[in-house]
Amino acid sequence: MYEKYVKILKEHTLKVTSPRLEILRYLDEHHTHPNVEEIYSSLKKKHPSLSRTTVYNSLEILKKKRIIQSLTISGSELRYDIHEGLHHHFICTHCGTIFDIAITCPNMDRTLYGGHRVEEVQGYFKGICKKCHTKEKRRNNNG
Amino acid sequence: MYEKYVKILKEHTLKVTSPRLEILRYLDEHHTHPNVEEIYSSLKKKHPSLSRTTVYNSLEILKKKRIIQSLTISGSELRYDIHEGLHHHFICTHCGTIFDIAITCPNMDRTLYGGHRVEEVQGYFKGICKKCHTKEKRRNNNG
DNA sequence: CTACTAAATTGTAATGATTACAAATTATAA
DNA sequence: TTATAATTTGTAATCATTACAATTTAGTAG
Repeated sequence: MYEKYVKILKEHTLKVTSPRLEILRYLDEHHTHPNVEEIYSSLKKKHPSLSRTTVYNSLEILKKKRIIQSLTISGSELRYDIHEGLHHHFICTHCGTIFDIAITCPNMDRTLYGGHRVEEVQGYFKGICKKCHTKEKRRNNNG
Repeated sequence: MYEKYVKILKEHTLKVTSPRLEILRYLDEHHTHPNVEEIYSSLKKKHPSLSRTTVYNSLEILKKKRIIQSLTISGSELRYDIHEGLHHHFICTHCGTIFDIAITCPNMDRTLYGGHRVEEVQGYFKGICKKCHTKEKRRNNNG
């Protein structure tokens, strides 16, 4: 069940602990770009002893090892994502949903720009998603 | 002195107030992508009655009118920028400096993606700037 | 120029995400 | 099995931002 995540942790010389395994699994199974609170409250159900601080700590170290990435797209809270292949993100400023954007981009793989060392490249698209936009139109027509 | 900013406000049907003029001027003269605190404490010197809340409110409305934009690049605070021509941004995770990135990008002008309405496109590059990187190397050599 | 009104400004109090920190626990290696 | 450094935990800060009510003011109509 967890061998996959044990392997990832060991490959990165991280101690194998229950919170780390659970968090990795959660992110692997939920590609919803959850925030800390969502991860915490979901895992807390099965592991009542889990501490919110541990979730913060674990995410931090997983990020440092580049196993996951954090998105600053929302502006009010970090959202987390298992790191698998570069892609861009869209956030709906109405409902908060974030989803992956599959467009090619010539600047995605940059590791250098004008002598500066680039470690992360993030493309954010912000706007109103189809669903919210449709609802909005319907409301206007009926009102 | 402020005619330029008065004009901008009037063109967007915004009331012309001292805080708005000062904030616009500040952003026009400081392309450093400041956060709220920097703007506030700088303007507070000349206008002691200025309230931090007013800075938040004014930035909000200027953003809504698309006169300025907010950057979520840092992850802990919003950074502000006069909106003039699309460009990407680099942030040094070591010293916090943000600067403009002048690269062309085919996805910058998108207003639609898969039925979703795109209102902002932001390209963020995160890493270590040249200056910090050089300092780091020097420290390692001497230590 | 004056008076009116909606909008903007102000200050304080709350909120929410994140970090600091110290004590208890635990994964790993000897 | 033991030692120990790392991790986890809970609580208490901190920091950016928002809520809100009272005061002031910009713009407009008379």
